[in-house]
Amino acid sequence: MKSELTIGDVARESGVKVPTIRYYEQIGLLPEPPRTDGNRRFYDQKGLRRLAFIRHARELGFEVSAIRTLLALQDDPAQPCATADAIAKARLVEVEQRIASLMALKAELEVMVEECRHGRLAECRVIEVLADHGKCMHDHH
Amino acid sequence: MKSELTIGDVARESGVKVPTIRYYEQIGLLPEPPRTDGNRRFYDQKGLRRLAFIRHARELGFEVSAIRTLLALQDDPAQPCATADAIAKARLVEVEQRIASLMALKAELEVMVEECRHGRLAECRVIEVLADHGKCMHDHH
DNA sequence: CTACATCCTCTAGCGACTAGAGGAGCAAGA
DNA sequence: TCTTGCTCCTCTAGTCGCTAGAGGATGTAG
Repeated sequence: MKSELTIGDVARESGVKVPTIRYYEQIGLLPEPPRTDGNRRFYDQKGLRRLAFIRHARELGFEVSAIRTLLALQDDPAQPCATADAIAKARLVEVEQRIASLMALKAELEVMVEECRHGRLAECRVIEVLADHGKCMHDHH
Repeated sequence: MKSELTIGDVARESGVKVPTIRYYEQIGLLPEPPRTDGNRRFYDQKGLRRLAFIRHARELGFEVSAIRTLLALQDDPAQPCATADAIAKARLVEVEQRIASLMALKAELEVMVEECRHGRLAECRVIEVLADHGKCMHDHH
């Protein structure tokens, strides 16, 4: 396990692209790492773990501002986890809503695609349904 | 049914905000409408329908470039609808993938929230799971 | 006639990156 | 040693789909 990781190394190991890592540093999500004589950033395992944390949270759809809060909580573990819990719960509600609306949407797209019998556009359901919301089966949006 | 609609009228009737309508015009999604003597845009039922089409398509998650294509097809109904069909199908695939990943994510968030027993952050699952992707039950992302 | 709502244009900002220019550093092979 | 080619650096600007605000003109109701 190398102890001096280049930005490319942490990019590979974390799955976050190099410019994105620099961007995270710029917006203060990652601390400025030390540099080599040749002015190159280098990271240790702690830096890598922090980046992995950020990546995972982004994958879960947490916004950068929420991640900022989570990171602050992580840095100060004397606090009760109610805040972290609240953030996760809020995100869970969002996800559930998004799933529900995507399911309705999926049904609508399926109807559209199903009914398009490769005829002429004049009777194409895709265009028709898009043109007239009233033709939707679902009143979700 | 009024035949001369102001931008505010079409905004109300279509549910698209006024600045957004002007934005759509700017990017060429809507044609430049005629103006009154006082330099105000006015629309007819056709303009309103086109806007409703765009709104519905955006709600279904179609990108502006896809809508551009759909509108072009709509304007020239002599074409086969295979293209419109393909666009809708591609969007359907995207939606299905997004649903699958959100479901996995929901499960993960539920585990996090469930296991957080309002203790101290030191053993908070929210932080812990985010910090270590290996603790996830699902290998979806 | 006076408020006040609505309209106009224009520029700039949002989030979360991504792309590209232009240059320096570094490691490996000929 | 030289050169090739990869990675790194900083910086600015672009992406998408809007949204906000400034500063001013026009239209309408009381």
